[in-house]
Amino acid sequence: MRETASSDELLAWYDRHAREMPWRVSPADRAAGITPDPYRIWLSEVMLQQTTVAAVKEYFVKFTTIWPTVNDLARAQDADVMAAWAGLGYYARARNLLKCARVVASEHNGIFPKTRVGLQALPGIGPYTSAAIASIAYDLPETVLDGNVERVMARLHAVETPLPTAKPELIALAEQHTPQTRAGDYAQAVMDLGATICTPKSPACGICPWRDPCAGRASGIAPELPRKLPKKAKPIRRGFAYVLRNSGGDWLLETRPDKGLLGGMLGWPGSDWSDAPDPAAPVQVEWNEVGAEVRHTFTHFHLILDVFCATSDVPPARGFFVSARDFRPSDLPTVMRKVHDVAKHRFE
DNA sequence: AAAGCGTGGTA
DNA sequence: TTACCAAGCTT
Repeated sequence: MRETASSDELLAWYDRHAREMPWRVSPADRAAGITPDPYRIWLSEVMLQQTTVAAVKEYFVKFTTIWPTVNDLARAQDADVMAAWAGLGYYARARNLLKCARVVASEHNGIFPKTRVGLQALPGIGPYTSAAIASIAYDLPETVLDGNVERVMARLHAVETPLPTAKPELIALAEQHTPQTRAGDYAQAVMDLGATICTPKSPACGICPWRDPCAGRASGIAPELPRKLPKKAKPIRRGFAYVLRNSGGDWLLETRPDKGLLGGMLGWPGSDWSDAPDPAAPVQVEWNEVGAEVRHTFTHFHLILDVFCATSDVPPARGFFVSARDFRPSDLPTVMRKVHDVAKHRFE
């Protein structure tokens, strides 16, 4: 085992193995003077928060096709952006995305701030994303610390302190490795390493560019790192969902409150989600129980929904009707799309 | 500062 | 089926 891991050998590995991504400028193009578009880097980094590259790709292409610049996005309707984000999850990101675009357009002349501090003052941009944009888009020597970097650093230095306690320690280590030049390529290189070689389970240490200096590999504990505090069990909650159509075939939907779970998203009227939900039907009609329950797991609880449907022209107490022509199940968050999936046959 | 906040893939 | 996991941020 050698004493140090150098950014140079990781960059050399990245030059050979960098993966293609729609928002990424290849090391070769960057060397040729092509610089990344900060708007596209920002958009991709927000989408990538707690989300896999595979899931993000199609959404990134969709967003950049509809809204090619931050000024275009700033002018978009809220409902259009939320519908376009549907299915990607963590919907506060979409609300903050639009807020951020509008601040950049109106207060920064459509140009993203060129410092980490300036970036982090914007909605939805935290410690990770500010460092990612600063380094990748502007080539500033800022250090990213995401789940990949945490894992790589914990293994490289055999840090046995469990997360999240270990975080400050891992930041300090990560900063020591960040080079003054090519910081953006370096940031992407560490994350690629974590995604493809230094993986959570069964890391491919044999082909790792940092295998020699890796203390975790030397002591044989690399696959067990980083250690983490145990997680809480998810409780089961229940609820009711109501799918109503009028005689014209329009669907009754509502926009959920801006805060909280699925905030700002379309959904079917329904009960609260709890141990003992209040049925809370949106209108007094003869409801038909669909029979098939909808099961869905959120970050912190399991949900079981009992789905009812009806056709009626009695005016509902809440919600609004969307014509069959305008209704697209893909505009709904996944749990609501599942409700539609089990209910739609009842209207055929 | 601990908890809330989605989803789909994988073992 | 269940549990874990992924380029985190906000309050």
